[in-house]
Amino acid sequence: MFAPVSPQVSFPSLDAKILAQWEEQKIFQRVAEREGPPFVFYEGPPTANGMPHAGHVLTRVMKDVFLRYRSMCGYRVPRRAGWDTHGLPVEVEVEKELGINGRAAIAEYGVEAFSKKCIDSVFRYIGEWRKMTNRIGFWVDLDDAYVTFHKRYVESEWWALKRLFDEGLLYQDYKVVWWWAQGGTALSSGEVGQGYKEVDDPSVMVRFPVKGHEGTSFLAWTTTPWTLPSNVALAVKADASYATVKLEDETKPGSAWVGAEYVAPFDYAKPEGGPAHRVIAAAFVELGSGSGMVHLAPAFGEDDFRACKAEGLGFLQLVQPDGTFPPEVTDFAGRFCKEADRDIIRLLKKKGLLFKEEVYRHEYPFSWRRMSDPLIQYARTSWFIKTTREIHRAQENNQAVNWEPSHIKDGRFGQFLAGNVDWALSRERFWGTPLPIWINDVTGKRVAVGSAAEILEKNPNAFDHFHAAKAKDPSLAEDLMVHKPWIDEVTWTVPGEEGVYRRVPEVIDCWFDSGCMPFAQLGYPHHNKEEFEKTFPADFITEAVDQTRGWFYSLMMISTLLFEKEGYPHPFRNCVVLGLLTDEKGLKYSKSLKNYTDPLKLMDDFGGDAVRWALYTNTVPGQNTRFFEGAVRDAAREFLLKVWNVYSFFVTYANLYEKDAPWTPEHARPALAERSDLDRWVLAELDFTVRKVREELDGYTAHQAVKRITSFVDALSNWYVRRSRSRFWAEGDAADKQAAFATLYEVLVELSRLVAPFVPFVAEAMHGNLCSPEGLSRAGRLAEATAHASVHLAPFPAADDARRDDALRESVALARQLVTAGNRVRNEAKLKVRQPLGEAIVVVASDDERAAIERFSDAIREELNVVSLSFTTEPAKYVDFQLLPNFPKLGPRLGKELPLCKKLLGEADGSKLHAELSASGTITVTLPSGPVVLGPEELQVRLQAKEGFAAASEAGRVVVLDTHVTPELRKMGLAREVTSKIQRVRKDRDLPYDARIVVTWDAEGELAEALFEHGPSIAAEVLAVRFERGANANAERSDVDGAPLGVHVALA
RNA sequence: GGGGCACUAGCUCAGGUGGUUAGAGCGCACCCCUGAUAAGGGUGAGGUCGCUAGUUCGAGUCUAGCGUGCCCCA
Repeated sequence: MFAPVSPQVSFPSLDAKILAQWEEQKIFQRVAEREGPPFVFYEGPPTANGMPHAGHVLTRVMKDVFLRYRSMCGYRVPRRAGWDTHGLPVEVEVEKELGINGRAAIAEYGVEAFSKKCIDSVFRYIGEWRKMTNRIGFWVDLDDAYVTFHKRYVESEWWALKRLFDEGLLYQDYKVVWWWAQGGTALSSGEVGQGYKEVDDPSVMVRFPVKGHEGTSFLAWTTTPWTLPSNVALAVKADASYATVKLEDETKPGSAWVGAEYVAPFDYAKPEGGPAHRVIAAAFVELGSGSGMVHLAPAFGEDDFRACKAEGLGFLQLVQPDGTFPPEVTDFAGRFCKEADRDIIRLLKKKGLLFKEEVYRHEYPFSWRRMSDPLIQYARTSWFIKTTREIHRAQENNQAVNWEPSHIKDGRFGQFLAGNVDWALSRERFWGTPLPIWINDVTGKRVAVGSAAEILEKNPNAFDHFHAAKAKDPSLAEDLMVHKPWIDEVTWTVPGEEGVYRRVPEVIDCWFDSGCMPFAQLGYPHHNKEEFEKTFPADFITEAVDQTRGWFYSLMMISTLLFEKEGYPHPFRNCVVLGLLTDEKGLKYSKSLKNYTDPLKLMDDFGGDAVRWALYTNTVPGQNTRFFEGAVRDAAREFLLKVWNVYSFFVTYANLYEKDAPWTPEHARPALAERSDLDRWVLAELDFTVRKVREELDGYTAHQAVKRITSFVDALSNWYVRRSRSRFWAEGDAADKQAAFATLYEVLVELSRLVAPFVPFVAEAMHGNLCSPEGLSRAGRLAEATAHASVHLAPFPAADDARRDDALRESVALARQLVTAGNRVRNEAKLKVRQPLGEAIVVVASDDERAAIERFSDAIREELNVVSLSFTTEPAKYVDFQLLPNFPKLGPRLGKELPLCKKLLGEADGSKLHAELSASGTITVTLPSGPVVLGPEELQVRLQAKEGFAAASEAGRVVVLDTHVTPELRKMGLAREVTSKIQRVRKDRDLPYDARIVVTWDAEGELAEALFEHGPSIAAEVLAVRFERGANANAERSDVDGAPLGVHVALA
């Protein structure tokens, strides 16, 4: 027999049991090791230096559902975890922990010790991540995770960087960054965003005398007077009008001034590398504020830098990295740039160059780690990847990717590629992949290296410093060999060449790390060449939308640059872009706001499956979703419990099949053709659902698949089980009972497999009980039993043409619509379902519908509690007909005359038209252009119940109820009332389902008549072995519609 | 400032290729069932589909503009 299943279930404790079972039986390993065609998945590496939240849970369960699905479909699905370990966020965490700030402080603390601290920090929350990952049922191999700081991984990146370098794609140039002068470091945009505050800055309008136009000056506006000594150019908007006032009253377009030269306000030094002090045109010039002319200092502004570079102008940077003016700025040498603003203005005034001065209140960024330190925009030399050279290839590659949602391709991602700028790769930091470029300190010759082995060829003693350190401290990780500070000790000389090769000081952007994972996770090309070729490109990746410019970009860009011979797309074919999870107000989850519930708490309260199902049902790719506890609670209640109830119902009655003989899978299963319509219907619905779910999952739209499953479960529970209930304890028709058990069993087994990728715990629990190895082997299906130790090793349900029956599905849908309409009639007429009625009359528009309905006449009669169901021959008596054009058909044919046609049909006597249509097959409408003959397929018939009948219409069908209650019907109603009362007594006394009873009743008149007449059926219904009239002192007294009744129930 | 996405019932959300009665769940109201029972079910109310123009015989759906919100970037 099946293990008993209680309808009261605790999903969280179920999870625990299943997790233990998986662990014990090594189910994940068995799934992972199965043979089959590969389905390649790449895990986007998270950083485990913070607590995971529901957003991380979402990406994990979305990965899991497609991977489990593919496994069940027979693919071999590698599931390797990964960790992103480098980067500024890690360094900042450590700085906070150590209570230090800035580069100097880190150098003082010691780069070696600092790097070690970074490693510790990266894995600080790895325990929480593991726990969350395991708890939610995300199967991924955490023990064999790739880690971006590992030596092998770094060497793969070096290989990639060397290739880029050798192809001329890696170059050095200036980049304007937000610079924290006091800390000696650039800040990331995230950090800059945290440090804005409102301040008053001077705002000055400065005169720039025009060369060759005596007495004329350009006026330009700036809020950073300290950048004026470094002025290189002025920018105009080419198509705006510029006025020359006082002397000449004329206007010229900005373009007319382009090329004009002027005298810069200061001449401490000359810009280098090109001409300067002339007017150029730039698109970013705005007319909203200032004079329409913009002062450009390329050393201190991103736009300035780009515009001047594009014009081939020179460069001048008269502020030192520590924020002070250099000696050549004689008036202000050694002073902090921003603090000199006032004196600069004073000097301008003295020179007669100040036109106007104001105070400007705006938001300005400061160092979030010391809010008194203003940031400045500052050009630093940086290493770049020349992505712009190959961007067309990336764009072509992008076109071949299947994005879900599709608008990402030409929207967010496509637009981003279109506006591509070269990738600023280097970081002046400590904890990152070192840039593998060495420069000869005499000749300036540059060399990139692709591995540690390559270095050793140049200098066998290159890593001696590291080995010495390791000898002193054996705990030193081998991986740190390729990191700062040791890598900076690596030098070499080349025979016959003067000078020593020393590494550049920079490390690289950690996005480059994660973007290399397709090959770096395998150590390619130094290791695993074959394995790499087998797992490239990925079939599927998914992350949240914030990765568009992050991981998705770095993956694609790097792959495009390195693997130019590979056919597009690569390195991923399908990419599901998830929306962000937000709180109830629509705000992004954030650590600082603490606006989310710990996902582990939700799992502990409602179970992993509830969290998973809530995420599948409530999120759509690309769309932000408000996610809160309520959704999880609903998922448990609305879906999981419904499934569980059906399952529990089945198991309960299977175990009560016959006295001491439960129903088991060994029982004979009637052939499909021998089963009832109802059985074949539910199997047809299942088949339909299976087809659709496969389609949706193949197309990476899990949210649609989930809808299909939800509506199937609803149909199963609300129609199949409800309509079939009594078949499961029937005693008469053994064949039908067998069919019912066989059908529900088959449905539940397949359902458990169908939902397994989504709700792996509940699925496993159901499947384990329904298809237990013991049960299967007793049923003579030993092979299956061994293979299916887990639902996740079982095959995903497949379409079955034998079960398919769309006509049957339509019929039942029709019958259910009629029941809905009939229920509405009863509701409106205040006629309880308990009171039988004589007749339901159905009006339909076609004979096909009539046949379809007659097939389910029994069900409809029972649901509506009517004695007979009939089809009227005089529809006009009950309904009005209305004819409407069939718009999709007639639209193209009639065009502009369609509204008139609709109007004429509406004004005509619909019932007459309908009669004509039924008789002759056509009707004729006279339009201005002439008479038009319309056939049935060009028209739609609408029925409306006439006033005065208990009737309701539903989707073009009308149900009329005969509300006359005859004495006979009334007695039937009374009998049902009594049945209901006796059932209640059974329930109140908590009698077992199959307990037989003896009923003694006491009533007079009409009620007594009813009980004599319907006694046998009541007795059968309530499992009474005797149902007799008689007085009993202990009888329960009540009244039925005014008549007194005494009922006594005793165990037989 | 640039790019992207969204705006549909009180709430959370669905609504291929335009087709004239716009759907679901929750919540709410009324009711039923009592052999899935600390469950289950029925019916109903509730929407000028953000606004304004346009294209079209016909627009929630296409186009343009505007508004609001969010995300990414500056």
